[in-house]
Amino acid sequence: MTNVNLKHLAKELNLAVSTVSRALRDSYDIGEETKRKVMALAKKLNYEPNPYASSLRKQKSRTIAVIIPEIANNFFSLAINGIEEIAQEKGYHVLIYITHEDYNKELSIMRYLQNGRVDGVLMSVSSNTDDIEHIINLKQRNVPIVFFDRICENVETAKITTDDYESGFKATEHLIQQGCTNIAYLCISKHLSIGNKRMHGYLDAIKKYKLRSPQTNIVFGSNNHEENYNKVKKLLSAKNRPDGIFASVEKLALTAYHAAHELDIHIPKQLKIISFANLETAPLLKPSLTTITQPAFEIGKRAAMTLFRSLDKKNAPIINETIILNATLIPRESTRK
Amino acid sequence: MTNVNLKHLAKELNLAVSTVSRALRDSYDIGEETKRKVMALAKKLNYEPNPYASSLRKQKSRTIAVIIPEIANNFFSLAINGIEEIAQEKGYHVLIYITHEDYNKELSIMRYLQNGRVDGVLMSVSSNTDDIEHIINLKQRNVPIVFFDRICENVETAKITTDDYESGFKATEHLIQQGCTNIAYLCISKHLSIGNKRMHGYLDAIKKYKLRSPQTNIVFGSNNHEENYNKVKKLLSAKNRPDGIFASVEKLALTAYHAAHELDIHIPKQLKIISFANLETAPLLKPSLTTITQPAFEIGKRAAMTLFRSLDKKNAPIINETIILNATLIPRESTRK
DNA sequence: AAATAAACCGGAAACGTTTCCGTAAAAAAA
DNA sequence: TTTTTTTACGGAAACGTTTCCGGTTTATTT
Repeated sequence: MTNVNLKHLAKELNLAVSTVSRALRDSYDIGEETKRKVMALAKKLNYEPNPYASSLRKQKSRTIAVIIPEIANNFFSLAINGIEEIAQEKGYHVLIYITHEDYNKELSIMRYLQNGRVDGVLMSVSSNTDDIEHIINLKQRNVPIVFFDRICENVETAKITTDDYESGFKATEHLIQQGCTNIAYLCISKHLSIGNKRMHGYLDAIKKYKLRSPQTNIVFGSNNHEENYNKVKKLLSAKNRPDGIFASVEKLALTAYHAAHELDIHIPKQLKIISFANLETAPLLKPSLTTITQPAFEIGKRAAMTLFRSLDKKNAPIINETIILNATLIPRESTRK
Repeated sequence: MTNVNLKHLAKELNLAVSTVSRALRDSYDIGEETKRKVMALAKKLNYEPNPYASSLRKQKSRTIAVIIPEIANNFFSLAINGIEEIAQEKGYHVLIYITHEDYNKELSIMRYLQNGRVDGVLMSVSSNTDDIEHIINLKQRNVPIVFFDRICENVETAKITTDDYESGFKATEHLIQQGCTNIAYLCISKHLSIGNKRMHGYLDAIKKYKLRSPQTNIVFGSNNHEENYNKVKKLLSAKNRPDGIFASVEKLALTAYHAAHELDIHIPKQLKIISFANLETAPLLKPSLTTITQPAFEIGKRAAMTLFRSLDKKNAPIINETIILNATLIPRESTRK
């Protein structure tokens, strides 16, 4: 009923609280005999130290925070999976915060974290954060941050990401090689580094192959699904509608599928589609979807590992590095000639 | 750099720590003038109270734990989404733990939670836990538990779930009405209440329509994807292979799809498939998948709400009730006549 | 035998809050 | 004016750990 604590154990064994504490941590200057007695009673009473008392005293929480824009998304689910695996291995607890792509939520969440609640943060920034003051603030309060996927270029810390530029280039090149000459690019925000990198890859590929300038073929989506659908539908209803689509996130590929079906545009005959995606169902779609697949699980793991490397060394500063894990292009029917 | 605390503020303002504390909580017996001063300085220095000191003193953590078997699964992602939304509204923090369908992990996770780390737990049990001692233990230590989806029948607490029996019945009935006479049932564990309920619905439908006994048509999968694939393939390779499949989880529906494609069995002509699923891509599959879709987001929300209802009333005991949210059957091509 | 070292353990402070209790000054009531 | 109440604040204890600083005993060395 009432939780058992050190004082409890101490009284029962006629020992001092400090002795019990050290016995449990197997301290060198406690006798073997007492150690055994203490451990035995602790086990019997199912003693578990109060984490908050411990955190308060040690100024360490053994907890990390994961901040992500959304969770109903295969990439982030898989990343969390990787993070949680490493955290559990290291005996850390993981708090999860979802910003819902909302800058203000991101702000208030990070305020909560600034006073010792967590030892470190893994984050993927929201799509509409363009200033980084709140991030710098947190970092200055000595809570280390590691970015994954949606990184912040100008914060000095470790960043785990994929070869976005190259993948963007390859995706576009793939469409061109499959015969597309009028390729559209779909992304969700102007602010995101990954979106921009992928777009640069796209633009450079367009340039290299001397296709016509795609000014009007770039669609910036939003968080609003309806809106995105209408934009894509409009794109596909235009007179000179694209014959290829490169979607920078899987959600937009699906809206493109829906729009194409609605408009009776055949994939891949009339429209080829390639997309960044971690969809388990990509090979089962009608038609199966050509994807650029990021190693999401691995990215999560690596992010967690680099954070813990710093935490293990009593907060050694995190190296300002960018670790790039390659995405792989998996050609399927949606881009077949 | 160094974190600002109450002592800090007190010294700066020539006040006692207690005064500052009460001023910040807008206590009635602090003068308006001092309140203003304190608030102003706190804001200026970006003061954020140390959560662990507060938790220790108040014996409340404003944190809940979510324990789920896996996260790379649309149902659980959506449920977490709902949970997180309510938690954020209530100013609670959410710790996440993944058991990976491992009873022992579930055990050790729940040990961590028994000494005040969280004020309450939302959980969906692992597929291979059949004893519930660890759950009872936690409950006896005064941490309230609410189950969602994968509930534990014989723990007295609130349970949020779907109409599994009825849905199982309806799913089977739907297959029968679409012309199936030899229907197989795919599930992941013998221990899960939801699996059993769905199975009972299935069996009762079979009985009602006087189809032949489906002893050999029930496949118990596991956590091993390869293994499941082989079992399903074997099922579909048999002489009297089924003409209908009812999958109790979306993962197994996908393996059925893969197996059918591999064996060149046409869906829905030679094999109709219906499945419990929260797949966003269900309408885009080849063929589009008939699903029983649970209101995952709502389930998460309701679970969180019933937990918070208890927490708000200073740990009023949770009513032993079962809240059932209906799943909806969405017919698509995979079960077309 | 005396001095030193080693082995074991207790007391108390500290982490940063919150809250109980007490008290001085000011205001109100007598 | 005296007494009581109210207002506004300070002091200190408490939450449960961990850890610093000791201090006995016993064993070892000189």
